[in-house]
Amino acid sequence: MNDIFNGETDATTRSRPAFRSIARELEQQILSGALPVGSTLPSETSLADQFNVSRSTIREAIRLLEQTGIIRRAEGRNKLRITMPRAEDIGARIKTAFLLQETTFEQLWEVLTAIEPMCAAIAATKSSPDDLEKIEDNLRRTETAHAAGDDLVGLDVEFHNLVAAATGNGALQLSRETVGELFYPAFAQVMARLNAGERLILAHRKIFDAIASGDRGEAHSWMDRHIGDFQRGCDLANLDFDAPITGPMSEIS
Amino acid sequence: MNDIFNGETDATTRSRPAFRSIARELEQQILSGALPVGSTLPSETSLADQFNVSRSTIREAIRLLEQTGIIRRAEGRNKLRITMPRAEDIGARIKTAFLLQETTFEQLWEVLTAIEPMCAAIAATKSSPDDLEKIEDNLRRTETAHAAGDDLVGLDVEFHNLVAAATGNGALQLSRETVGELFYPAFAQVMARLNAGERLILAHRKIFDAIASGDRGEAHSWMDRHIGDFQRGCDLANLDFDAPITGPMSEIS
DNA sequence: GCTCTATTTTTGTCAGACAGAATTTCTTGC
DNA sequence: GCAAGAAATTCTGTCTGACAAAAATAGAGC
Repeated sequence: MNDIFNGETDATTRSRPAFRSIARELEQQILSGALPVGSTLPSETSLADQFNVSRSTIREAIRLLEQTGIIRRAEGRNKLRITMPRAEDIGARIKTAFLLQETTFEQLWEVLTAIEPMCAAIAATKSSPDDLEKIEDNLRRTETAHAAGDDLVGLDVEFHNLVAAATGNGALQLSRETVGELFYPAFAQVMARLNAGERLILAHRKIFDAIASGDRGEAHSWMDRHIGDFQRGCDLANLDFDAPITGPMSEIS
Repeated sequence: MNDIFNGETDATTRSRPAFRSIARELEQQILSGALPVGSTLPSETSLADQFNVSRSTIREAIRLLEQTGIIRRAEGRNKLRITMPRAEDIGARIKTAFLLQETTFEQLWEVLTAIEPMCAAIAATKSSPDDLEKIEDNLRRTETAHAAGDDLVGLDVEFHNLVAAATGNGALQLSRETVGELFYPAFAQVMARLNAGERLILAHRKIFDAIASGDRGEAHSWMDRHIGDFQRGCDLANLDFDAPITGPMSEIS
């Protein structure tokens, strides 16, 4: 018998509900590699058997694990696969936290004022040719979209994500991705309202050039000015810099 | 009847399992304020009744929500309360992601090199007397602990968290907390190995003074130097700056 | 070997049950 | 009238057993 109940055998007097203990135990097995990433979880019945509990209890444990992102169902409604939690999984939660905290644009802006210039600087020293090519492609598509009068929001977010990716620093990317996703849409809107698409593109181009030529200082300083444009843009467009961000949010499924 | 099933009434041919739809619906109600933060969730039976499903289904939905951090049980095993997900909730997940990504100390250091000086600078302009008092108290305790030869790890992490808190910027705090929690223990160890407790305390003191006197530039620059000490310390102590971080992790309970 | 059907698993859901903890209601003594 | 204690009620955690539909597997036939 599988004793994960700290010796407390009575189902109702245990300090921790069984479904929680089981979720924890399964989590450990996954993180320790006993249940390797990519494999499928045993069926509910066999897990129930293995842990000596009923299927309902197992199911509740699985729901907990599911929401952590370490297990996920493959396409359709078949078996559960063990996976590595993805950035979007945790991004959704950070977003929720931001929204519930009534985060303002100014606060996001402060974060990005710190992070983005550093990203550009690091990218200037560490970017690969492949990274550069992706950024340049983004630049070209942005120019095309602007010429066609299209929306630049998505491309703007992408540009900054690509610069961050070029640093090769996963922690940096994780730290800024959510903030950027919430911030840049507002940024691009401000720029659109000011008819400052040209200016946005120029800044992106300058940042790219600096990164491509490996000039840390220039990359840092252009990105700094670029982010600074948002504050100035808010003033010019008479927008409330202190307004809390809004947006749809869901962490389920 | 509460139709959350997109018009698909047949329980088994629905595109999305009921427990998932219900979790989503409850999430919306919470985020929209229909179920206000601080209130308690209705009992499982009444939810089952309300959604026209069985209690098991409701329970599975609750497990999903529970893991997102927007509901949590108050002390003991009584009702579930609607809460605001706090930093620790998502911190665990970010930590897991960092660990699975084999994040190195250098990467964390890069993040903090960007964020921490900005935190200090903002704190210099926005900190309240209460914030300052807390930081000063931390300083005193750090000095006492150092004089007694105690471990400074916890106090170091706390110092930087307090500085971040003094910015009044929740997004900034959220962005740096996890990184700091993983990084500063290593920092403090390096300093301890180098017998550089004095230096750590001096830096903290200088940063505090700058913040207290509202000197943005000084605060920024002292924090910058302080963080820079880690890199130098690694060199001096002959530690591997590129080593991936390690640590225990669990997201359950 | 390969496709198409039949059988077995597996998941999602339900109804009903029960013990023990928590909560509420009701007594009863002051 | 109110507080302490007892009784009734609710609620959670867990289990059993059941069933339909989807998916996986085994067979059968070509």
